[in-house]
Amino acid sequence: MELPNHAKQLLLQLNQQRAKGFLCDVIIVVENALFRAHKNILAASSIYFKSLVLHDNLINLDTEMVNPSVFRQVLDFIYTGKLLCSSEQSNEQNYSALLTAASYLQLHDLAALCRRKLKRSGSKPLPGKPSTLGLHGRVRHNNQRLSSSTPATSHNHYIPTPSDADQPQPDEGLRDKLSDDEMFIGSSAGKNGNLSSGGEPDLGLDLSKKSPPSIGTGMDALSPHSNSQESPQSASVSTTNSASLDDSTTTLPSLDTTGPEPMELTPTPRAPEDSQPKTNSPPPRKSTRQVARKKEWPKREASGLKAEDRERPLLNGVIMGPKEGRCSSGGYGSSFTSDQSFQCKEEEDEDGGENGHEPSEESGQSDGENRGKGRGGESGHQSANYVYRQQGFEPAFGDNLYVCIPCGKGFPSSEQLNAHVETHTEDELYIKEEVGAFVKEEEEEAEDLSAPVAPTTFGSSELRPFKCTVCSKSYKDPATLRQHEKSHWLTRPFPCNICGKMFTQRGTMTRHMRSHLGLKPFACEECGMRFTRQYRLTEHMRVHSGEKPYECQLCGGKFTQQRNLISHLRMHTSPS
DNA sequence: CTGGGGAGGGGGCCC
DNA sequence: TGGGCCCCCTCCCCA
Repeated sequence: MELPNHAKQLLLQLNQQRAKGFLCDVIIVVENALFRAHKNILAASSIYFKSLVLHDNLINLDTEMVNPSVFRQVLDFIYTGKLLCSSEQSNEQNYSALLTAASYLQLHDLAALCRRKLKRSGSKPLPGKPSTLGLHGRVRHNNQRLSSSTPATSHNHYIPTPSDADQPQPDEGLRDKLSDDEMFIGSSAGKNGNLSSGGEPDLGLDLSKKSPPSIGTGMDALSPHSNSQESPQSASVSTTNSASLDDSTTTLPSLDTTGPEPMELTPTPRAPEDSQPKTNSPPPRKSTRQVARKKEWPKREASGLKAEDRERPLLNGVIMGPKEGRCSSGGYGSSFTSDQSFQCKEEEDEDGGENGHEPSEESGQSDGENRGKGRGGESGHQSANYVYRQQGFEPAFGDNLYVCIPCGKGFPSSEQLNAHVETHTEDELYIKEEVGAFVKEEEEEAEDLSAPVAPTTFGSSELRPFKCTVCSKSYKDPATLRQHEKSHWLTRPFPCNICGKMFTQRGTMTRHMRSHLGLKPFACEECGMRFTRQYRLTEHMRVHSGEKPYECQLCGGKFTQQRNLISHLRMHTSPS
């Protein structure tokens, strides 16, 4: 008994899931493009990928071996078994580039296919990308790095040479499986509709900005899993143009990855520990409780993505999904039901609701997430300042999910909205009392909950001469006042390019990005645990030192963290 | 099962 | 622009 189309259907589903980012558990970074995929699929298609995804959730590929356009084709091939050749390059160039990439990635079937195509067209397989190094030298160079940075299986890395280009490969089985009919020559740009023709996708800031010049990206260096032993990719991100992005691709904003190396900030155990995948196996020690936590944390950061992010669909390369109600159609703070409606809409938009089972799966997940997830689920007042589709606006904007509240214009993407926001003067964006009456109500509600510092707690006006005209808070310098004033805006100028969430401050957005990318630069010397923030590490170190600087004045109880003292004090004060 | 404590993580905001 | 702190939510463990 055999279902004839089982494999095909399965692949189809997987590819659709990839397009939506559903259950994707790995991010592949190629230059400034991000691709999301499933570890299982990658591991099944290449031993090289298999070794990479074993410990890393964020994979950085060598940009001299593969560029975003080529990698998109590679990924398409992995998920479909079909080659969709870009029309941006000649076929020959394209196959050469693909061959280089396939060899680098140890996709032997794909390499064989390209080799065969090149052979037919009568040209030698050459590196598809103009490079200052020949393929041979280039690969050797790469291999040198691999020798110190690849996982154990890296010795299997296939190094193509001009001579073996014509030799049959042991695993050319796919050549037989794939007929020429299955090689689609066409414009993939047309397929996705959002590809810039060879130009830089104007979706975000350049990842390469501020990156170290050669060995690995700063991000790579900051990646919790990417110590030198585990990140064979060590891409030198810089010069080449990224060509295109597919549905599951997005560009990275600039993460400030310079400054002191994380290891310098918080030295982690050096070799021989470094020769092991340390982040996934922190040395066991201390109490069983700590061990339990340590067992837990790699799971938490698995893939560098939170479950909710993994399961959000992608739209135009941006991972979508209203964790904060950004795109929910139910208005402020709407949670489950609006999420559901949102996702259903996405399903319809993308595949006509073909996968009827997925919304229920995803909504099932989002149920739990919405119960749990931070401020978004709090009450909605936090998201009141976000620019997102609102119920009242909906009819007027159609597919323009991103609405500038001050002027009411709708935009199809957060980027476009952001660009538009820039055109407003700050005065226009500023919430004047008369304009922001309804917002005031929201904020008062928020104040009740969050009990912000009262203006009176600020120092004298002499020390703080710069006063906010909206809330009367005063500040020492105009820059801080300006920063504060932005909190009164209805727009949040800094969108996350992965999830689309908007932030009032760039730094907050950058920090937020770290959580998507699993960047945890701050490592505990004691247990190897890593954190996204220095402050967290400082807090954490008290676990090891036993220091409990926060004491309850009522019962004398001591706490390592202030927040837990506060929580404890509530226990005293709340009528129980 | 429940309440309290410990601790990880996220966002806001000021410096 | 990043660091530091505050606040919140959440999960886990344990009594």
